[in-house]
Amino acid sequence: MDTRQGRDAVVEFRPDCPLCGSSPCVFHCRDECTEARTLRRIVEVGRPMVRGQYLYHAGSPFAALYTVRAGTVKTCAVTEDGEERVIGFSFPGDIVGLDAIGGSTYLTDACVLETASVGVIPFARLQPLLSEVPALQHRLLQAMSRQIAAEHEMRLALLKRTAEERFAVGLVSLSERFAGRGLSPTALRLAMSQAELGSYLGLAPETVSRLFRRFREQGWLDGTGRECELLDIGAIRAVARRQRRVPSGSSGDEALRAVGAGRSGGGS
Amino acid sequence: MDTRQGRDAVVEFRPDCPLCGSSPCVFHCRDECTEARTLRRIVEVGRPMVRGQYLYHAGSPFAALYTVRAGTVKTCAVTEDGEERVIGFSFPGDIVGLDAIGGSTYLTDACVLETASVGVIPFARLQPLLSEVPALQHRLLQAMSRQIAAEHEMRLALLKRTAEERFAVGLVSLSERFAGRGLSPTALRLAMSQAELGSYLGLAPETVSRLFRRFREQGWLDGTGRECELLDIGAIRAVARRQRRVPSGSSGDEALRAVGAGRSGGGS
DNA sequence: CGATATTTTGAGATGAGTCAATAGCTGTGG
DNA sequence: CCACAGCTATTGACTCATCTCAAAATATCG
Repeated sequence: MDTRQGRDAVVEFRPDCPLCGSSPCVFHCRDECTEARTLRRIVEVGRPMVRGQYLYHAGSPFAALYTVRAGTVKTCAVTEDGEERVIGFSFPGDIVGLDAIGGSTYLTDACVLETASVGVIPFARLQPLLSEVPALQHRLLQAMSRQIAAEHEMRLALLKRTAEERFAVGLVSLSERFAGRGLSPTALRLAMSQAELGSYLGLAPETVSRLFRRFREQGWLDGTGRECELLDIGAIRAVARRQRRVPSGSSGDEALRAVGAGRSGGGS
Repeated sequence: MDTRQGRDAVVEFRPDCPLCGSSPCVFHCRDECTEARTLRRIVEVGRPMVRGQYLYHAGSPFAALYTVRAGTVKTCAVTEDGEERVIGFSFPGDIVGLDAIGGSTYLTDACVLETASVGVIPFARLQPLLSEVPALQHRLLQAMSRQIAAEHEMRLALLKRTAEERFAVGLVSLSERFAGRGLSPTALRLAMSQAELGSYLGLAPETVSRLFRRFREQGWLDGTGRECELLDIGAIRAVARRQRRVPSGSSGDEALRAVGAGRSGGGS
């Protein structure tokens, strides 16, 4: 359904944010706040994009930011040797393209993973509004800052950790992002393949598969990727935090070693 | 030297940017542009800070951004198990604390590695100026965007690569950052220990030491950390890009093995 | 000139990548 | 409705790069 009604009208009035289609968007506000009203003047929402379509490609001139209103988008880069590396996943409420503001071109590809509704924010039009509407400026700054912080956290989590820990970090991260959007933090519907998740986490696809199995055997989750239910998120979180202190007692126990922790209850 | 002259005056007029003490600062401009003049009203430069002093700690309330005018600052976090993980290094011209804007507290520690001159930008005072002076706002957005981009690039570089590649990436990155500040891209004076560099790159200190030796044996660099001269930055860059060029000539099994798989020992 | 921190070097264990082959899905078209 | 193709996931075997532990050597600092 094409929602366009004119040059910029674009969006119907709905209780949820017309800019992002969901609640936790940077630009969201429950009421008709100034920044949303302002922004709505320039955001354009096109028809849904389907899996495999690109919002933009690396190298193409930077023109707009994008809000994900529905669906899933991945950003990725292709290395010299032709491998694709996933840089991040974007869910409803996320802004895509923030890393391009500082330059003249996009630095990554942005590719739809799961049928997505996307809002286009022409940056040239956004910029003057930022000065006029301080609240809008503040929102953008916050969004960017938070992305930097998230980036730091992710790097910390991924660097120098075991595959198991990275995987746990990935699951927890996804769970929390879903939760922040009002979705279930335990019943994950993942739009990405195991290979893509692995690429994001720096793991070989085979390793991801093995980890799914291991975690399943531990009773920590059920399903296998696509549909994934986190049964003991406390345990997973504990692994992610590397809090696997071996319960004192007979150390060297085979079973404990297999578990890698011997955790069971929710984490502290 | 205390450069304070009053509540906010703070800085002498010098050809180089009084805000950052060097050229490539986001807020720098060669002439007396509006944004610098504006910013100068609120930036406070204190006396130099020495190694080990902290600009801020993780958890303390966010109040200001910092510009590094001289010296080196590292940002780091301490994991639950007490290990310190280096998140980044900041050199003259860099802004520190951008990841805290989105929250109410700092998320990392910021610690002086090498006697540093630091400018304090109270965020509450900066914010209104951003709307008044669009150019200033633009600079800040660019700085943040670039940081996100750099973060992405670093993650790409570090994730799923060999220790050798990570190390090379680290060296190249440092070299380029120095070069961007008008310093020699080959004669590196590193303020961080091998352990810190390793922490940043996700490598064990021992591994860093071994890599220094390996690279030295290759004739790619000289020195050992602290003072480090890059002799063949092309080769290092090639390793960083995973493009290790085959030494033309004997394309025998040795060479191929070295190219395709791990290192052997000898080389060009 | 001691005391502490950093760096070097060695030896050994192992986690995770790679290769390879199988099994399971998903969508398409006959 | 079934067969097929292509993709995704699973599983096993093997290898090796890197971590860990341990100890010596060197540098740095007061």
